[in-house]
Amino acid sequence: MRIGELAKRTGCQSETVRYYEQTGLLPEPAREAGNYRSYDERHVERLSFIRHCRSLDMTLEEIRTLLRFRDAPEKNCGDVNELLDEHIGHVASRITELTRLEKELKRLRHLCGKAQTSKDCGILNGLAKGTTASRRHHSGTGHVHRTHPAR
Amino acid sequence: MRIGELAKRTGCQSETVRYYEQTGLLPEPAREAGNYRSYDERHVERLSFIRHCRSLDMTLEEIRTLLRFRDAPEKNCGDVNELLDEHIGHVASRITELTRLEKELKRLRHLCGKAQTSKDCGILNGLAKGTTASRRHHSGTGHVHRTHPAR
DNA sequence: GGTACACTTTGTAGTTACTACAGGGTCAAG
DNA sequence: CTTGACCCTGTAGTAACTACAAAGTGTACC
Repeated sequence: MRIGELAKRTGCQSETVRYYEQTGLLPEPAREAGNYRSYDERHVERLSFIRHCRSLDMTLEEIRTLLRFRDAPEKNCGDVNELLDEHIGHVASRITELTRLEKELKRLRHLCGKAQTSKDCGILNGLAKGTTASRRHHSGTGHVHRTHPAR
Repeated sequence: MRIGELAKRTGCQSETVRYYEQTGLLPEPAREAGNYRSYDERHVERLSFIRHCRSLDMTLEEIRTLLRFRDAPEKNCGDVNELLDEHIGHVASRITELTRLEKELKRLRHLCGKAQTSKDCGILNGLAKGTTASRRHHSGTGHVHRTHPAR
């Protein structure tokens, strides 16, 4: 199987596959005649694992750690539990934070019901006052992203 | 006031201030004798506005748009309402998504109660099966970030 | 054989919102 | 006149990709 098929079967792009290879998440595959990368089912499985972890919002670093355990089946997996617990904590605290944001945003939104001139807009004026709810961007709990994705 | 004081008063770093100037969010300030940037209260206010928006997880692009309205007080602010509504939508859908993640992560976590060998770890095995709950990373709704912040 | 087309290769640059230097300059105090 | 705290410009790094550019490969059709 060439890179395009692998990508399609795992729901990502060829570039992403090569990127994972570069950063050591995927092993360098064999090459066929024309220098094309040649993959088999084991690659599909590993890449699926990675993509599944990504869909759970883990970082590549976390995934790297998990893969090390997968690659050493006799090792004790206690740290896996720990990693997951931490990750769950990060997600939970991000939810808390976003919920707070949502409330504040809705409050702001009610300050301007209808279109009018900017200088009288309750939203713009509301934003000018420093509510400063969260002085630091992230409460420092962990590694949970903001609201806007990479596109 | 020099850049350090401005930064302190708005809760960010001097580098961030200069970055905002570069990208056009803050106007180029006057310079004092030794080529130091010289700020006044209007800068404090504008920067506070920006930081407040950032604390609400808006992108610099969104903030730029809001600032354009602030800078044109006679213009109609209807688009401000729209921007905010959209942003609220993004935050809301991110919360939904993270809540789903949290559930799945907790389910996974229960698959391995205690430390054991990796090959028997329910978590690692659970991650290998492609649940593929969300084929695309973000459901495409908007611009809401993942779980891990910029550190 | 020619050529159109889809796919692949490597490598590099761009994205967001900063942060972290390096290698200098300015200024007041001691 | 040196020490220290601050400031200057400019560049590179971060995460996890995405998007090219410029070239090679493989197959189908005429």
